[in-house]
Amino acid sequence: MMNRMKNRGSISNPGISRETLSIHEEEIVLILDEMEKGFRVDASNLKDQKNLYDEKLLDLQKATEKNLGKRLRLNSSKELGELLFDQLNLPALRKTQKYCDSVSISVLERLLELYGTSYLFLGPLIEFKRIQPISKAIKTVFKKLGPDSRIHPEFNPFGCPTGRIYSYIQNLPREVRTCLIPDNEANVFIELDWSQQELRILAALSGEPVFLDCFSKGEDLHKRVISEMFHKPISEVTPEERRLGKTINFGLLYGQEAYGLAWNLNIPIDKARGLIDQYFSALTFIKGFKEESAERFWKEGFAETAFGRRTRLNLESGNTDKEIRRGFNHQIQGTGADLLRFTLVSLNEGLNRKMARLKFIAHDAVYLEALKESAPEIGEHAKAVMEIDFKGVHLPVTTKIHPDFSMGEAPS
DNA sequence: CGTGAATGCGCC
DNA sequence: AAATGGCGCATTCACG
Repeated sequence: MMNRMKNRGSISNPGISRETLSIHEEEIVLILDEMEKGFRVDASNLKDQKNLYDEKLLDLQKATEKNLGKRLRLNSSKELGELLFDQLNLPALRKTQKYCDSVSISVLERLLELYGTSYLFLGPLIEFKRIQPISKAIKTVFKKLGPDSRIHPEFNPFGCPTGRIYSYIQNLPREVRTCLIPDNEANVFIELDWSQQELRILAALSGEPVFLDCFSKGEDLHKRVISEMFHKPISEVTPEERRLGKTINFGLLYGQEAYGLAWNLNIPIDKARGLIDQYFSALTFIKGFKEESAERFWKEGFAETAFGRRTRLNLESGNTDKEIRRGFNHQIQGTGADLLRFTLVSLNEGLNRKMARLKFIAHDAVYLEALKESAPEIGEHAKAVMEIDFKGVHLPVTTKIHPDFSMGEAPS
């Protein structure tokens, strides 16, 4: 334990507000330690799954190469790029960060849409790229299996400037998480999830009346936004329109602009521009908050969460747009991270560890492990702790009880 | 052969 | 010129 405390070190990011964080710093470290006990793994299930996926992958590779008429190293972005853009002369739709032609799944999907009938190998290739990460993730789990047959997350509380706490277990594909199971047969996992945490934080920080009204009435935010943009009743918002609303709402959190929205929705950039205009015309406080934030960043040189966690912004040189986006996101994502930290401490104090154990965290979710019989009651208790008002905005929590770690929602 | 950059995927 | 925030991991590739 002492070793661990030492290894954690102290706050390494000079931009972080020490006053705020030091309140719970040591307790957080102890809680993370506890959670690093990690998960028991259903290894035989995992092995079976891997075999199935590997079989599929082999077939898909064969199908790809058969349709292509030659061998291909599906893993090599370089080789794939040369094939698509040099040999087959397909259009390069996106650049990578280093200005190469991207061959990511999203690019391949567009190519499939455009040229799928002439290039049959695209289908199995995409499928391959989809499935391969699952097999890889399983391999990683096996690699990380300790002598105790468990996998242990390694939480780094100070790694990320926004304050988020990361672990590789957070990004295991859902299919793999099914094989992470409670410590014994009598136990279950309790998942506690803030719904739309970041959008609610944005509502509070911006004071946007549409958001506030929507949340207080318990309406669907994505539909409501469309209703405001297109001046139509919520009941007439189509599912496709709702998806559009969702895309814009989440893009907003990351500072997405017309170019990105156009790519996401597969629409012309003018149209994306129009949609963003409509969005900000309907949600003037959001627009104001964005503008006010940027001005403040320029003046102060840092962005700050609602609880004072700071990140410095480099606005003297380089990509200042990116820095402004980062700052804007920091306010929201970082505030969410603060809330999770506070919650963690409260839960830890309130839980009877004999009955329930803090098991895992994932940014806007907390997982407990408890006896099956006591799970509903413990879930209620934890929900009450987490369900707070933030600057007058209620943060509702959904509770789910699982026999394994395959939590999460179906994509909607 | 190890290392680090670059890419692309996973999750929130 | 870039164009969506945060991270961890595996793989490829260039280099010493």
